[in-house]
Amino acid sequence: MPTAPQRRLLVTSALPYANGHIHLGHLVEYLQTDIFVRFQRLRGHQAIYLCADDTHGTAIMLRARAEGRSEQELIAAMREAHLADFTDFQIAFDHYGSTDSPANRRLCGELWQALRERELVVTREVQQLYDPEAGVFLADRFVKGTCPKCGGGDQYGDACEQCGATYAPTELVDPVSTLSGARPEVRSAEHLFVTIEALHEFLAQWTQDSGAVDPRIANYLNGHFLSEPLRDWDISRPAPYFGFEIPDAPGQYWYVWFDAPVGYMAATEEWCQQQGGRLEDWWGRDDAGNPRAEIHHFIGKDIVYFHTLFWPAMLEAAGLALPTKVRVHGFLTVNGQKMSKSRGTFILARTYLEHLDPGMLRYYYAAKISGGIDDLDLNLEEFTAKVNADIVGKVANLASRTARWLTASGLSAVYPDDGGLFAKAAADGEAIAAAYEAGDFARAMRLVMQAADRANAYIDAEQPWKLAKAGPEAAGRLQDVASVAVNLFRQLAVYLAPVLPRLAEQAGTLVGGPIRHWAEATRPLAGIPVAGFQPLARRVEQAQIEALVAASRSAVEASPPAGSPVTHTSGASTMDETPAAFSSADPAAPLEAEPLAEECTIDDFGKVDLRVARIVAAEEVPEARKLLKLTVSLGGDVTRTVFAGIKGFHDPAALVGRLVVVVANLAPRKMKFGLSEGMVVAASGAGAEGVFLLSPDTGALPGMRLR
RNA sequence: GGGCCCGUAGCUCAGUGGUUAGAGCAGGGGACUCAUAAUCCCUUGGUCGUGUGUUCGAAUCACACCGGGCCUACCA
Repeated sequence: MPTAPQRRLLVTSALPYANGHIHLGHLVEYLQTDIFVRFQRLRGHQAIYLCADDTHGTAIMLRARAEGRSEQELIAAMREAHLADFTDFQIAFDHYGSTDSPANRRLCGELWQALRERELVVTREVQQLYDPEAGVFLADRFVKGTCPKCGGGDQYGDACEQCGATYAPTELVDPVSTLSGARPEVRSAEHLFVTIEALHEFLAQWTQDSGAVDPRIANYLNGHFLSEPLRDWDISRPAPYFGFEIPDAPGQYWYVWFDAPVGYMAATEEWCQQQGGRLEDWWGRDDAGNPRAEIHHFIGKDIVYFHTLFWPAMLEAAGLALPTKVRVHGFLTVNGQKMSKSRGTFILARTYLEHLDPGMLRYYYAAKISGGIDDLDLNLEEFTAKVNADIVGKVANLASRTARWLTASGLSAVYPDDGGLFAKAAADGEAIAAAYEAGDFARAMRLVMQAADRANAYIDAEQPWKLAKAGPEAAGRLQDVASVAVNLFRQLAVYLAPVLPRLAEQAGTLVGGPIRHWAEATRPLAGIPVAGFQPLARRVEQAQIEALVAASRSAVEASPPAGSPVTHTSGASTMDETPAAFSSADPAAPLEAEPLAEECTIDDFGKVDLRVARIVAAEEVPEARKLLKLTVSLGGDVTRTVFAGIKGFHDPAALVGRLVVVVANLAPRKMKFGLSEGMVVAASGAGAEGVFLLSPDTGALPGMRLR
């Protein structure tokens, strides 16, 4: 067999954000990257798989504050959780770093220096709304006000959802900071920009012609960005910001999207320190200007822009190697819909592991991933049927139904005539490998399953169970048939090893020792012992799926979403912090004064029927010290009388017409001044005078239930 | 509004110019009993979204339309 020259591949997955746990959407990316890397190694190439936690940015800062601990404590805990999830899914990183590392800080500095030397950095004043109470500049999404075009209320700072108009936040009428409620003022702030337009020609050429970018993606970039001058990239954020301070711009921090991709390099450097070699061997260019290694980035479609424009621009400016391939995938849907907490389809990696075998998901994803950017649907019914039929019924069954006849005798001394079955599957090996290489794992799995079908048909035709009963004169024939079956099984295990490393191990234990190379699928084994058969995989039962969905509902309810302003609901990859998000320094006092209540279940919560209601009448109760008498409408002609303890904080006349939230199924209570038929929900607590009524967003109608 | 992708058997999809369009699952019938209600054989089922065109020949190419999805809407 001709030996292909050994390739050197550096492979990455996007860095998961340290703001949340790994879920099945993330795993679409990490599993396919892991499969790709394992495949390359099995083919005899050197492939290193690098990743890291993405730790910087506003969301981390806010969450750490909300949880009353330092950013470092938060990201250390999240890193541990991430690594445990990845490890248990058999995702084998060669190194897993952190963007909050000395190596990353140093490398950011070097890239920054390169940008400076090529005079690609400019400073500009930016007019922005500033929250004087919270002491921060406000990103568009942290400002609300009245649309300057149509007069619609309660609109964000960048666009009106009612009339579709877009505008600058400074144009908003009656703007309000969503952080503090204060009225923002217009201030100037100094920001640093990278003038990537200077690299326009390079980027146009690279995205269109290098082969690194899928033509469809290249076309998208061409239409959206490269058809006109590239805008300067706002690369800095003023304090307060959790990140690296820019060395030559005190008080300014690198925006998280600057230091995140550099994390790929930092992880490489740390790996080199442990394993040997130099960073330049992976990220450098040789004397002819060609990369010294292949670089493959696996990313979700949401972060194409950063990996195909900014990141190559940075690398080019620094004279570093450019990505060989940016492999873009879609998001995960479950049962055809976006993952949903209420449906129990927002499934955390950990929750899955508590109910099911990680190999089953690895196989299912592999069978569905065809290298395109379309979303991948996890249909739970199909999942059950497919993994049971393919892995258990076809592949594992091959060994399960024949291996025991070889425990005493071992494999036949010479590989028997199998009608060309082994040779056929061996010949398919290159087509399977080509499919893996192209990222079309679905095609690879189809080819493997065809081979499994042929193998099972062979066993049925040979009827070894009859030979087993036929007595000693049939023993040789039985050994031959079983030897063929076990060899065909091991051959499939080789092809499936990138997807199912555990199955490959078990196959090696059963016969022939560890599977180390793809070429083992071309040589049948003979004359060696066969170990006692151990079950390889358990069927997925409907009850397990139901338990997983039920647990996902409660797991989400139990985890405190408060203080985690960024949630990656459907994205398979992260690294996407809300651009230009700023925070206020929220005090800890309210939470400290009243710690969280005991955990409750979704069922507990479901007993409380919260409804939107409109206040149709409000009047003073002269004798009462704290109470106002409210009449609220739940829609139609359903009204309730509610006594609310908000006297002194709210003017009754101003309340009329306002939407509030009421507990609609609270048992009526006789009070001194009458019967109260519900309760208006309001916030109050330490650190603030007052009682704050809750209001729904525009569009809510009386009678709508809160969940 | 613009861009891109998709629409093939009940479901998931393969097939991208050439003989009567395929697979898996599901359905029906049978076989087998070694195996985790596993396996094997046979079988039902499709005017390949619609229309027009190019061609000796179209699921496959072009155009239009219908339906679904993703991205984008002067933001990165």
